[in-house]
Amino acid sequence: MKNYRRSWKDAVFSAVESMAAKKGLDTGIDPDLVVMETPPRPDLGDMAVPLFPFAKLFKSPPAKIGEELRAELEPFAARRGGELVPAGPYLNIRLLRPGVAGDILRSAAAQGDSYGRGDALAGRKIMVEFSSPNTNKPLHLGHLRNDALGESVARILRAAGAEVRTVNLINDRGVHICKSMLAYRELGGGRTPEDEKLKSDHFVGKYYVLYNEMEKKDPTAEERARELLRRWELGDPEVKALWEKMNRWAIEGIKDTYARTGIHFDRFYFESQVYLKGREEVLEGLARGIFTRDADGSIWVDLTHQGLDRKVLLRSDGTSLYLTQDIGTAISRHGDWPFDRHLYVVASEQNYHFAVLFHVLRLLGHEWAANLHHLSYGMVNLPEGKMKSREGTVVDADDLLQDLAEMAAEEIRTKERESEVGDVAETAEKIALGAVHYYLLQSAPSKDMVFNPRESLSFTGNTGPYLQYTGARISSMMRKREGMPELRERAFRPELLQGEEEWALVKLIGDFPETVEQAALSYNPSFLTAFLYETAKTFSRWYHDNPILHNRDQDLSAARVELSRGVLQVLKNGMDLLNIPFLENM
RNA sequence: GCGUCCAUAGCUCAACUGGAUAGAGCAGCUGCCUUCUAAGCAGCAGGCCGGGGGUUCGAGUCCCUCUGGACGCGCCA
Repeated sequence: MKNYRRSWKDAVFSAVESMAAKKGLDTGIDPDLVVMETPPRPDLGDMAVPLFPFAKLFKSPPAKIGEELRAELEPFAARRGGELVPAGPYLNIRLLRPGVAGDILRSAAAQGDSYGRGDALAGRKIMVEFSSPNTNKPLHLGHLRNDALGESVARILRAAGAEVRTVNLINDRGVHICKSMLAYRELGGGRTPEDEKLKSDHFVGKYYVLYNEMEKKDPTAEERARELLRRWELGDPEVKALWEKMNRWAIEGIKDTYARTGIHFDRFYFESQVYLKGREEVLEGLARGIFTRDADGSIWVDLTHQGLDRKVLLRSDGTSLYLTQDIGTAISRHGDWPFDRHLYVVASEQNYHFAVLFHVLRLLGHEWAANLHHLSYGMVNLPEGKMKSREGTVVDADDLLQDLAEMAAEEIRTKERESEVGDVAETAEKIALGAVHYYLLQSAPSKDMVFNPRESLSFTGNTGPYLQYTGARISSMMRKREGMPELRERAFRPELLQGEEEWALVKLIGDFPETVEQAALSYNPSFLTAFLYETAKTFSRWYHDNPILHNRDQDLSAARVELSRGVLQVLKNGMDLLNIPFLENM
């Protein structure tokens, strides 16, 4: 549809220009005054041009402008086979359906799995950092939102033509890491995850919880953890060995969860290896007079003019902070791989941190700092409020997926679909993933969301499994078609797709590439979730009362099969961008 | 105290980035399986878009203000 919209928009614009010329008005008209919209009801037309801006420009009523514009556009419309329908203050355009349907469906079929890909971001190198877990506990629901968003945005950016590199900065260093180490050292008795039959990151997390209990009873615990950190920084072999062992457990477990959820990183960075960079950058900034040093030796940046604060960049003892590290990693990453854009997928609680970081990098003279972007996303809350590890209300990622997979498996059994589905456990797992990813991506990233463990992840209605189900039904239909040779031989006759719903589906299929581009440019997968839901809904409605394979008119069947194939391709490609597994059967 | 963000149906979210009569799902009530998967389809009911003011031909969307909420303003990460 995009090419249609664009060419009509151009035509409308030149029509307006020539109207202006005829009236002896200034022809320097802003092309943005031409807005191509979709009418609220399909019977009004396929595209709509609001005439208010021109009414103002030409100082005459919108309806009159509509008539003039229509006269001006008529030759173009005649050539393209479109129909112009003035509707009060709007000029609506009705496309010639068979031609457009043929174009769109043939193009979707020809492009197959790459249908929807575009070149809006061609040649752009975009780095996407996401997940960035701590190695003292397993992933929880908040990470799942981060991962879902990061992975999906990366896939969408690639589809829009960008060269994307996904990176993960593992936070494997600091007091919080030493806390689980301390508890393990004092209470673990040398046991291993295998001994306790625990997933290795859960095993580490258990000791983090034990530490917190320990700290409540024993105020010196924190000091002992700090002591461990000091010894770690000095390279104490015993502490290093312990750290390596527990980190391996944590990271192995976390990587299992990534594999399970279809999350991929092109590169891992480890905080323990990069935390010292940034120090020199700060010292150099000090030498150049960009930063100042206080009497106690600490180094500061003054951002009060930017509406931020004075911030410490280096402690009085010369050690670096979180911010210092991020300065260093940004600079070295840009050195490694000179990106055109760097997205940090990090929760909104760190808005302030990134505002400061970007300003500091700009102050240091890095023009590319203007290309850093904090893709801030809202918190995932429970109906009772915030998740709190101390109150044990944190929803663990693995446990949640496990519960959902069991629910899905139960559903398969009650529907008696075991034999069609084949591997019940695998299908159930994919349904669980589809449900979680869809849920986490359906609302705009910036907004906080409420997650109700009991109700939020139903498998009916506006959900991931609904998309999967629609895909599975079409797939099943396509398999049946394979056994109907007389139908397969029919040529595609788009003019047979005459129903309103059929036309609506054609337009949706045609709009898919544009939706992908919109999601890419705004870093917002929720445009795609909404779009795919509408596509699946429109299909289901049509499918319900229009026989596809079983028509007396085989040509009609063939045309409907072609339309269904287009819907299937859009669902499949779109679900892939959202990291929702496609199912041939469910 | 200061800063940023948010407030739409009982609940969870949309609304083409300022356009025509604000839409879905869940929950509730009603129908539809000897026909391509009922995880589906159709219907009923549910709204002062937090309050007030402004800008505009036009505001859920932009500005101001009030109310209520989230997050932040650590030599923590």
